[in-house]
Amino acid sequence: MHGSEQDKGESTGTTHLDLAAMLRGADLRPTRQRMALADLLFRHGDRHVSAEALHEEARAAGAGVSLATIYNTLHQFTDAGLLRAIAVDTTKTYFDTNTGDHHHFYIESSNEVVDMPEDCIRVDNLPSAPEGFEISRVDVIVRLRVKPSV
Amino acid sequence: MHGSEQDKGESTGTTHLDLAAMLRGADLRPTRQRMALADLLFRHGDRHVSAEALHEEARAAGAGVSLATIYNTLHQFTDAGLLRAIAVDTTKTYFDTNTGDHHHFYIESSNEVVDMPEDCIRVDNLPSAPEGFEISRVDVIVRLRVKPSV
DNA sequence: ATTTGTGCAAATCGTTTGCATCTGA
DNA sequence: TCAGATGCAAACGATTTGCACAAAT
Repeated sequence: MHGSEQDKGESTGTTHLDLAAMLRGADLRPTRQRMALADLLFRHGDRHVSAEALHEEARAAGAGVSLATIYNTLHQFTDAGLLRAIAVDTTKTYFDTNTGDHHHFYIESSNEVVDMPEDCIRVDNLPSAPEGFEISRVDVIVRLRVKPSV
Repeated sequence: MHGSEQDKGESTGTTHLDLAAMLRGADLRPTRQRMALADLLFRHGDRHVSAEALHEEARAAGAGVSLATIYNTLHQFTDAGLLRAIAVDTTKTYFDTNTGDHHHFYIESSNEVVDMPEDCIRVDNLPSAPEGFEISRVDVIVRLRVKPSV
C-alpha cells in the first residue's frame, strides 16, 4: 500500500475530507459501498436524505448498494455521530449530514427538510428537565405551507 | 331517543364537556365508538396516545372498537381540530389532546410525550419563511434522557 | 484465516384500504 | 330508509432481520 487517495470512478474534483479516515475513525471498514455513500452524503454539503432517496442516488451514481446496506450504513453513520436522524414526517426517516446545532424548516407540500442557520432561532426559558432527566437535544421544526397566491 | 346525556357504562363522574355536541360540531355522528374514544381522550385532561395504546385502553374499558376504527377516528378528530398529531418518534404517531400552542418533552427511554406549558419556551428570531411559504406551525421537542446517577 | 460487511428475500410493524354488514338520524 | 360507520382481513410501505456469500485486514 501507499497513500490512501484513490478515486472511486468519478470524483467531482474538490475533495478535502478523507472519507476513509472518517470511516476508520468510526470503527467502520472503508468498504466500497460505505465509501460511495459517504461520498454522496458528505461531498456535497448539507443534505437531508431518506433511505429510499439515497438508494436511488446510489443507483444513479453507478454504485451498486442494496437497500439493506443503505439502512445499515445510515444507522451506523448515525450511531457514529456522522449523521443525525430527524423526525418530521412519521412515515419516513430523514438523515441530516449537518450534525451541528441547528434547526429545520419542513415544507409540508413537498416533504422537504431545509436547514436553518443556528442563530436563526433563540430558544429561551427552557424549563429545567424533570427530576432525573437531562436534555439530550432540542429540536425545532418550523412547518411551512405554500402561501396562497394573492 | 330523547335527551343526549347517557352514561357509557362508567363515567368518572365529573363531566362538563358535551361530547356528543363536540362530535356534532365536527360533523361526526356521535356513534357509540366515537363517544367511547372521545370519552377516553378528553375526559382525563391532556393526553398523548398512540393508536395502539388507545386501542388497548378501549378494550380495557370494555368498549369494543376495532383498530381500523381507532385510526379512522383519530384522523377524523385530527382533521376536525380536536386532536393534533405530533412527530417525535419515527415509528409511531402520537396524538395530543391539547391543541393549544405549546411544546413537548420527549422521554427517549420510555417513548413518552409530555406537555410543556406554553410560556415555558420563547422562540425568538424566527426567520421569515422562504418566499412563497408561510409558517403553519412551530414544533419544539425537548428530548430527555435519563440522567446518569452520580 | 478471520472477522466484518453485503445482498437477497422473507419477516415485521404501524398504518391504510376494500368491502360487506350494521346503525343512527 | 339510507347515507354514513364499523370491522375484518387483506394490502401496504418503510424498515429490519436471517443467513449464505464476498470482501477487508
